[in-house]
Amino acid sequence: MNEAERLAEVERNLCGLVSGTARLIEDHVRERAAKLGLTAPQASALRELAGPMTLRELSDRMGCEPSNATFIADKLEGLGLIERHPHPRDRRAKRLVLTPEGQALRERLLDLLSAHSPLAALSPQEQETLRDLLLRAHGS
Amino acid sequence: MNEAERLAEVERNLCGLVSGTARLIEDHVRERAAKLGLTAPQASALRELAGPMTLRELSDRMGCEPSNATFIADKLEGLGLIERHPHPRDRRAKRLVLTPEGQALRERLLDLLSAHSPLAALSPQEQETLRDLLLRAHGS
DNA sequence: CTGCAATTATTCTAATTGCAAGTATTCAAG
DNA sequence: CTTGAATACTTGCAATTAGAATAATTGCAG
Repeated sequence: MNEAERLAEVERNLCGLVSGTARLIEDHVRERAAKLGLTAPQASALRELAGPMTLRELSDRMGCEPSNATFIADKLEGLGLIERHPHPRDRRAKRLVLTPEGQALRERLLDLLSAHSPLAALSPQEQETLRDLLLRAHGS
Repeated sequence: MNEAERLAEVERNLCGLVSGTARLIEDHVRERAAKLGLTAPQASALRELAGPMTLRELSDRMGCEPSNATFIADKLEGLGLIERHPHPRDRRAKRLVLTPEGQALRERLLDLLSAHSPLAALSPQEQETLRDLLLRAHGS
């Protein structure tokens, strides 16, 4: 193995580690979501809905296409967890708001997600270090 | 916002950051792969194929279902980049081996991927710190 | 040696996701 | 005021992915 390949190997391992951690998190979300009868993306959406939010904003936070956010929102609306309200200032947009049932389920979800999270193994300082490193990676 | 929700918020941000970084990496792979006429998962598979490998091992490394690895392997085989050889000891298994064309393309791919990687913004020490933190998260 | 559980790969089906087109609305320039 | 570009959402379609069922093979327990 030459030098270029060795460096690529180190790089690959680290990239794979990040991706693997993301999968770990997603698996964790999926498992907890299942306990509440939700799919992983549904749970992620519910998690992001800390307050009224437009579909575009939700898709940005979830890192998916707007069409996908529409799909997920349809599901959550079908479950009676959210409602589409007209946006007060922009008649194009719709604000997603939690119903009381959605509020309640969201709190149960947050409890489940924070318990035994893959990142809970790290101390608060370590979590801060991790955050700083990842933010710098994003900055480039 | 109560204390539990605040902690969940911190947790959520960090999880989102990890997932966001993973997306950053995937976008990087997708962009570089396109230059070689490959899709992102095809490139990931080619990257993982450092040596002869079973389909199960590939799916494990890629973090996908075996059915998916079969799908990807079909594509790579169709491109003449890999071949399915019978496993010397296990007649159930098949070993994926790179053709000379596959070898050549893989080296070009590794060069492309290591250049301007999202994680290249971090110094070697920082990369090591990041690796240690992520490994600890996996260990839990 | 025999039978049974586990593993490997494949196929098929269903769900998810992204991409492109279409409609309605806003915003800004002239 | 009007026109054109940009934005928000939805819809339809194609491609990707996961999940369950199947078949062949292995390895172990009895």
